[in-house]
Amino acid sequence: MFENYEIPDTGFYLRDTLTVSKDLLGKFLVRKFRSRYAAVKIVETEAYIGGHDPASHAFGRITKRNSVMYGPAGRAYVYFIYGNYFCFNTVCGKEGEGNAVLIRAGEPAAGSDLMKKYRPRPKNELELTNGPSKLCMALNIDLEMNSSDITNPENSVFIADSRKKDKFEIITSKRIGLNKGSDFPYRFFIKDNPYVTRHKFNNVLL
DNA sequence: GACAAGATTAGCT
DNA sequence: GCTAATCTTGTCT
Repeated sequence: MFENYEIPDTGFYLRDTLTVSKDLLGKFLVRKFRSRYAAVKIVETEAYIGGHDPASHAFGRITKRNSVMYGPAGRAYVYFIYGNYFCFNTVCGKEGEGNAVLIRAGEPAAGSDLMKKYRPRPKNELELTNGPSKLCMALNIDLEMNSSDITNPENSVFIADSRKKDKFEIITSKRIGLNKGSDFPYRFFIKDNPYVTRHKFNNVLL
């Protein structure tokens, strides 16, 4: 079904990272399995900027883990955290800058039976994809997809955009789960979408 | 080598 | 709301 969708090209990701974060809302994160797709509509994102942003993995020097963030835009940056979980990001901006957008939550759009296979027995429907690592479990995303090109619909993970655009309001807030750099208003989500992670910051309009 | 911290989640109070 | 689980990564020695 996603063959006929628009696929944002590298130019989409080359722009300002905060702009890309907002523009990713409403688009689809698609996971291609052998002959089927699973996909979520992106409803919540966070921007991480290289250099001046102490919360970013690219705050310091280039290391083995963060090197993908410094590479070309339009790639996936997947990392492993807390001994259990994966998070999925899209690399943005010019090569060498070290910018990325974390996909924090999604709304199931296709293949939810497949997602339930990879993430069995969620407490309820929302629990399937309402968190950065829940999303990765449901779509079976792991380090194998690190650095893969998400502008190529032949690959096992890519971003797609419906030709029919939904209208929605975007809310900006502080980012979640950080100790350092938590003051930056770099989190964006679709207003009133039930899959957005619940948090006290959701009521803070910036 | 050793050690502390981490862009989270699940489970319990 | 609070906290343990769990292990990779980066930094320091």
